[in-house]
Amino acid sequence: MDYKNLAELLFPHITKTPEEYEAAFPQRDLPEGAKVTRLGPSPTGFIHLGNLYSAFVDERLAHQSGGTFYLRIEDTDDKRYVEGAVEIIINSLRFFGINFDEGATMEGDMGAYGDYTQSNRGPIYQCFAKGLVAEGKAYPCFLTADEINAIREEQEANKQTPGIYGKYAVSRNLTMEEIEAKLAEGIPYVIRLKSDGDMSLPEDQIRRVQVEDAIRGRLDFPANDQDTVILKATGIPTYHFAHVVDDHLMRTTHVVRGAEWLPSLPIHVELFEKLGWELPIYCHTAQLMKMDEETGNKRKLSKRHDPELSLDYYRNLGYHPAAVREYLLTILNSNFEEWRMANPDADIDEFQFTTEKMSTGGALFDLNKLNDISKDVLLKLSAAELFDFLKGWADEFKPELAHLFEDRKYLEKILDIGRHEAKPRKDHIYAQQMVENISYFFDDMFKMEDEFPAETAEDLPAILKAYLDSYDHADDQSGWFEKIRQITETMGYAVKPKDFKKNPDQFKGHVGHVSTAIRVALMGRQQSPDVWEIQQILGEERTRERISKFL
RNA sequence: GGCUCCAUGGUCAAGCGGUCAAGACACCGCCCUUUCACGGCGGUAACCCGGGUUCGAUUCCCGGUGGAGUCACCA
Repeated sequence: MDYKNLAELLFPHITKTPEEYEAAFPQRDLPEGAKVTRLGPSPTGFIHLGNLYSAFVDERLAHQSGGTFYLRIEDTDDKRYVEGAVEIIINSLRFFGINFDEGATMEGDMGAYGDYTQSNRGPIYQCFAKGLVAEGKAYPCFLTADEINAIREEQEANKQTPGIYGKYAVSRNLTMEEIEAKLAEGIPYVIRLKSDGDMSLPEDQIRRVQVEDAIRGRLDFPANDQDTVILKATGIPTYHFAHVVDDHLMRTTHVVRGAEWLPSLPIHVELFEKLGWELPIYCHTAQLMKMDEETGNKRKLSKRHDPELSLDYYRNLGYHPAAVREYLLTILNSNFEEWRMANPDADIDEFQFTTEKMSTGGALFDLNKLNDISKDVLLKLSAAELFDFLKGWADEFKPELAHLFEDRKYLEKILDIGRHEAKPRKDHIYAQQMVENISYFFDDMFKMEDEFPAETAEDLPAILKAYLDSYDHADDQSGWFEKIRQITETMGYAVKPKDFKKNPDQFKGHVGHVSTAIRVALMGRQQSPDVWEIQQILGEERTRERISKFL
């Protein structure tokens, strides 16, 4: 068989040589140790938590080392390209603080290693596929879907590994004449890798491949023996081939991807070998898991079943991007939390991220933990930043809340309650929850959510009347509370809760009950920050109004 | 089923041959306190099993078991 002729027969339109591409995309001129990483999402426009998780690793690795992080659009499948997908991807990631140095952008490619959209790189893949064919390392395969199914059924019946390999790779043996004939007939075909692997050998003779994974350490598995498709009938490459060609030509140094790619690593290794290229450093990340309610077991998060996988889930609820970022980093690097405790105010980018500190097992997504982290993140924001964040969220998801933002000073004061004490309040977790928390500051959202305390039931009107009568908006906090004490005492309640606890028969209740009655009248709920502070923000008129309603 | 990965409390996790087996979240109790939140103190709770190697294994090796992933002209 004259492979050179075969290559020309198959790819007459490919005139460039692999060498030309090699020369066109030379080694990058980067400082020692600089890492080149990439994110390769499908253009469905759906960026999920897993993408974000992976993107963080890519971004940190590249930017921490003075390297390059680029965006490559992996659209080699037939799935429809969602309009504006690139924009969605870039914006989603930017929202979480991740920016690309190079790659696909809304205005087209940026960078010297493009094209960054795989569907535009057809000739490049075909050129290298042609090279492989010319060297007898790949071949055209004319098997139809039905024939492949028949082979699979036979293999399954014989309990053999399914696939096209060894003796099942019948197209390997086609003569030039047969190929020419099929071509002339217009029979569709794919290009398959001609694998050297042979699993039918005795076990100790099966070749094994070792790869040093930056996260997982030494990986060891049997060499690939599958004649994997590298070019589909359409001339478009499969992921495997596109990955190898692109990451080589784009001079990627570190390939960060999910553990679901581990099983196909031997294919990639063989491809790199056959092409005569150096292997990039692989970083196979752990998968984000979720507790399956039906089975009670951990399982990979799936976009079909798990809404919390969608980034929109967090944006809809109004989690602050910095909180999500902070949380992701705690599950990404086991020493991050420790570092954060030692450096509470440091910029998150000062943390030295390492692949060695990444865990290999799948982590369960923990909303509790996110909430806890979120409280601390939001505490560090100024009232103005909180306002802007909340407004940005409402503008996008809750336009009906626009009126909350009409009086900036007012809302800022509300959001800032109790945040500057020695032991600051941590009331804010995410936007939606914040709005619910502060709803009573707005008359149209005020609701009676809680009951008045039972202890004050009889005296309620009297208590509120006395409160209203003695109310002086100009009182300072201690002056204000002194008056509550007086009311408490004259109404037959204990001024000190301890006295009430000791002698419950002697009092109707204690100062806490009286305060709670006032709180409920004012806020419609039994729990809130300091009443005096709230009144100062509410203003005298509305304070009096709300109390009066119960008289 | 083959191959691969993984295995410390409910969750996330330190540990890398000798520890009373850290810490965080959650939970419970107490304290602080006019409620809640915050904060402080304390508590419940873990090395999957069986063999080796070793004076000594959570840690190293082997074998199970369990879980996960993957076996496409999808990525």
